[in-house]
Amino acid sequence: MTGGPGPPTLEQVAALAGVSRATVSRVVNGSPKVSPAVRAQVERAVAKLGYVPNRAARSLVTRRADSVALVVSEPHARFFSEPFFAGMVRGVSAALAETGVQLLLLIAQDLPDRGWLERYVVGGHVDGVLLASLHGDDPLPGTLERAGVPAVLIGRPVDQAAPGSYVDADNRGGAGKAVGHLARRGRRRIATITGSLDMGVGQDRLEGYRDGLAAAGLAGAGELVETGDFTEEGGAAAMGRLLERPGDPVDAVFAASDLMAAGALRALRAAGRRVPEEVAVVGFEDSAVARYAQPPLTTVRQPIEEMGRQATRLLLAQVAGEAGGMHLILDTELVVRASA
Amino acid sequence: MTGGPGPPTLEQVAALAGVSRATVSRVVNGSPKVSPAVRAQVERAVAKLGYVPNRAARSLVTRRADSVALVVSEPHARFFSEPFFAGMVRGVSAALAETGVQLLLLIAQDLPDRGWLERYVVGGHVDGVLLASLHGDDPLPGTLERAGVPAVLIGRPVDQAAPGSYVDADNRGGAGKAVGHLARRGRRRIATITGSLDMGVGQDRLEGYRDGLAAAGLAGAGELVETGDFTEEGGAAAMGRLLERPGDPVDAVFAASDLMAAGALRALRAAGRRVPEEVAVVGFEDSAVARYAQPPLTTVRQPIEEMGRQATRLLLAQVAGEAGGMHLILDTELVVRASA
DNA sequence: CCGATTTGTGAGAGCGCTCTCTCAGCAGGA
DNA sequence: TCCTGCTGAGAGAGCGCTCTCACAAATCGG
Repeated sequence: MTGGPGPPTLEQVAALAGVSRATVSRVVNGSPKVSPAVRAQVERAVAKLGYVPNRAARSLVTRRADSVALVVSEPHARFFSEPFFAGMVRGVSAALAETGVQLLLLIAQDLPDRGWLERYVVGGHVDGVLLASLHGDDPLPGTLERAGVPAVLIGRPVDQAAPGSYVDADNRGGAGKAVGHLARRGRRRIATITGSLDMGVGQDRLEGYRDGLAAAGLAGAGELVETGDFTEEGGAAAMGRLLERPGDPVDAVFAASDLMAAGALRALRAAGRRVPEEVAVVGFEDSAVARYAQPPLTTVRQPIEEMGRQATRLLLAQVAGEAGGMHLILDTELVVRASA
Repeated sequence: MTGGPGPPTLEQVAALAGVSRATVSRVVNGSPKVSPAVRAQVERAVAKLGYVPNRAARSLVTRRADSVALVVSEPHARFFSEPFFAGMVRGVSAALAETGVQLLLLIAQDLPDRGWLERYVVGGHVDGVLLASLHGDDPLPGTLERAGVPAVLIGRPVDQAAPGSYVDADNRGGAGKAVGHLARRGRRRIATITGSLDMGVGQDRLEGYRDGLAAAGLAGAGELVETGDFTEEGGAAAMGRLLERPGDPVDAVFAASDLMAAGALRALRAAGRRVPEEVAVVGFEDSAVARYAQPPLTTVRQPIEEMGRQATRLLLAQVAGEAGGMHLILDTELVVRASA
């Protein structure tokens, strides 16, 4: 509108306000070393021109990108279901909104190659990285750690001794709650369908199951554990194996994900077992699947959005120079519906 | 590693390869005017140093941001369910991956204020904008259009005469298919539960319903239309109203979303009506809800991921200077399950 | 075999910003 | 009156890159 073509520059603001570029820069960045009169003058010019600082130019000299990457590791992304993804993004976005930091979304699968991300990120194109990957042996966290790039995992790494920060739901506690609920309802032959055991989530939910059994005094009763893979198919198959087991029939199942619980429901229906009368079923996550399953699933809700938010806070703190290595575990909540 | 601290620069690559900055730049940007020998030389140096161009510096001079924004307009986001969101993001990301363009995710709700986005975007900080907003009277498309910022809508605007490009599913055709399917199964009292009629999707699916009835020769039979709002509650309420209607009972329902179909299922169950024996139900979207509903929903699948991909292609073409104003309608597919 | 291209490469400016350094202006102590 | 100390503002360099322009070397018709 005023001056040359394209968006207004610092230079133009300076000219309009009758001061130097440096002074405008000081005002824009909130430096205290500007007299009130000049500050007001500059602010008027900024408003009049609709000036917005050029991010690229600023980044170039400050060597900050003012943006963080959210790296989603496909194909593992399918393990955390779509609502998980959406909720997480929402939380991250909300936390970033307050700061001026931008969210860059990187789907690992779509990246040019392994190493690209690493080079990209280490090359200073983002200030920090959120890793939404539950995958166990992913070398990326280690690489980032070594390169000194701030990073926060959403979902703990398999190797708990690994350095670096993470945010996770209290998977173990949540699983314990689920089993406790089943025990309180009088169930005695409580089985579990685990997730992939090469992931932190899978391990923790299994541990929680054992905790729950122990707390209910049911620990001695022989292990009713079948391994799934977080998918519906896997859940159905595992449920099938549980049904074929000799001895007293299972009267409750804790599945480590809603999807597997849905699979279990299907297998139970196929076998003619009534839910919850004959077999109670509990899932984990409180996704859409849980709400619309028939019967609706009792499940453990994890605060996905809050996880995204907290991970972002942790990351920004690290970017600002605060210490890393934080482990934040968020509470889960049992949501009781018809299936148990 | 080599040279100063921080990531390697063009300068360092040039020094290592024994050429000028300009030549390295040419190689990096794939200019044909470089001899093979020199090119190889430079490429070796790039590889050795692990050089990645500094985006900020490049943007500064080219005046391209090499990034596009995906603006998701909350609270309307809840209308397109979470799987919709995830699928769309995946498609967009996949299409961008081939180019070097970055994806910036902006949740409208989280933005500082109205006008910020406008200034930000018009200020040249992104090359284009994808608008995933089905909301009718959003002024943003118009603003962008006027500012000459490339933009593509995902989901057509209410005002079909509005300028600008969009990508959408063939909502009308899909709805027609759904109704045709019901008619072919011998249903004669086919009702519909519409979505919000102030959105393109809602309108189109209602039109498609009417098309379907007309094609089946059922058009004269009085309108069995109830208005919903894309939510499960709305679907259940609308189904309730349909059940209370005097005259012959409804023997089929086409709901304009899976969520509303799930609500209808609930209302039917509550009323003791068997699905599909007494009342057949068809949804729209093929979301997780459809797969896990009881009975599993027959529904119309829309190629969400493909929509994201195509919208991105359109946007990039526009950014490259090709004409806008394209309207791309993608085919839908009837997915037959147990509910109809 | 010489001027007129064509082709590959380098020199250098400058994108919009931040930040250091310098300096003008003024107050206060000797 | 001069020096010192401080504060607010400007001059100018330079971040890493692209791109125009100039230019040397290779190519070629007459």
